[in-house]
Amino acid sequence: MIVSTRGRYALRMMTGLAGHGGSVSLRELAEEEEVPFKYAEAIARVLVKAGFIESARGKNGGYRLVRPPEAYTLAEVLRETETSLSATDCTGRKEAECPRAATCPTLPVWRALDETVNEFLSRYTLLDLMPNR
Amino acid sequence: MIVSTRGRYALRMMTGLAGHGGSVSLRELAEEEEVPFKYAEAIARVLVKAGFIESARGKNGGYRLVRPPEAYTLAEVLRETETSLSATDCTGRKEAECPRAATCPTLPVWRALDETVNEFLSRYTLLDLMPNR
DNA sequence: TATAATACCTACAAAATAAGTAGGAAATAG
DNA sequence: CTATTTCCTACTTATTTTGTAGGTATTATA
Repeated sequence: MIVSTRGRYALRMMTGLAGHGGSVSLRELAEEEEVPFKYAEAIARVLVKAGFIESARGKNGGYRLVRPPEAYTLAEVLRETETSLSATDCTGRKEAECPRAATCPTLPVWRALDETVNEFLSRYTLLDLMPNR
Repeated sequence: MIVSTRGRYALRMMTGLAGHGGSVSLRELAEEEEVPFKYAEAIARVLVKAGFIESARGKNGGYRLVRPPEAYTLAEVLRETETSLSATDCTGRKEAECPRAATCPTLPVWRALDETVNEFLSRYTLLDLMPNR
């Protein structure tokens, strides 16, 4: 599977933020988007580190989207939130490990598949995931 | 990840069979292709059931490919050997479970991604995975 | 017909990954 | 000062994938 629960939660949280104009508390956002609060915290942290969202601490704090929703591709969001977006371990986490790599006739196919998926996911933005349009 | 160890083993086993002209014992094939023997047994069974390979029992028995290698697409082999070839659970194993499905704005994207991957994997055959060509 | 080699089958075990939780520390508006 | 909020570390649980054990059924051939 390419896109797991975690990545889909991330996308939901970001489109959720896009729906609100300004700052939203995670408590509220997680509730709205039906993402387990504590899991949402972990995901939010990643999104902040990636520079996708900004946070304000303390009372009346919360998160907000940095860019307009059409300026985030699914590819870039998922690259940060998924463990790996590669089609196989051969081109992902275990790329370095495989002793067959040098001569493997299948490896170029996986690379091309990765490229195909990446192009696909780069053609969609958060705006495409917003309801009512 | 789309293609796991299991699916890759299956492809290796089939190209291995294609390399030999006739019947090969699993012991030999598994050794050549560096697939754990007992795991190879399980995979072979699936390939037989799918009609991709044929078996002969008893002494001097073994497996052989039914069609010429160019007549198997990666898509059809992987559909039988991978748990799911879908991009997400939303379009795979848990498709029926999701209460959001009817209105989910993201679902069409996952369906289109599945289609893209399927088309890609349908453009390659076992012949493309054979060494020395 | 006995034997050795082989495919076939069921059930289990181990390893890896993904999903989710607990419990607090640090910051900030009011 | 207090309530609310983000931030952080560590842990637990669930699920999936990978692999193994131990045998039964079949068949060529000596």
